[in-house]
Amino acid sequence: MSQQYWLMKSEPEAYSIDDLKRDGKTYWDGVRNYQARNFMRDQMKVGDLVLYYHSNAEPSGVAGIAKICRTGYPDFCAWDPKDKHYDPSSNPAKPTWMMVDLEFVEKFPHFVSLQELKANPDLDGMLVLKKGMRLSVQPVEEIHFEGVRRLGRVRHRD
DNA sequence: GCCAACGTTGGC
DNA sequence: GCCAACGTTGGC
Repeated sequence: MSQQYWLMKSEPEAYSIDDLKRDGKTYWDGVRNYQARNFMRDQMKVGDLVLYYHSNAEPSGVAGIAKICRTGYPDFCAWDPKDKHYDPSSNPAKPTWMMVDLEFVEKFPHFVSLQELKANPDLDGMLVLKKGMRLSVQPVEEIHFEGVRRLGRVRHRD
């Protein structure tokens, strides 16, 4: 399969792009939505590029780029009763939830806010801009990925 | 903090 | 299988 593109959301207070930059890589635990899980389990490939989206932030928007460095495997955090995302229905023999590993690629010199995404006609139809779209892991079309990257790499003068 | 839009749960 | 109640997400 050719290069694929994704958008993954994280609340920066929980884990921001700066945290990923510091760590270099991380495992993407805590996804508890079947559609999002299926993308991680069935479709993500090593090398796929990811728009790193800060949600519930001021402002929300795309902060940079990461890439997939390990394909889907069981989210072992679901088995830990002390974990915030503990799910007793999941266990090592029959894991309900999956995760992938992400590697830091770049932090944009220019943070691309949601407002800016919405204002750019090239990005019309992007899933993340759809009303009521809450999926934390979603596919992105190549043309949209490139459009966002272009915006992020431009240094704006204020 | 509010609340609209979703997804999940559970009674029937 | 329906659907009301509930919990969560996430923009504002």
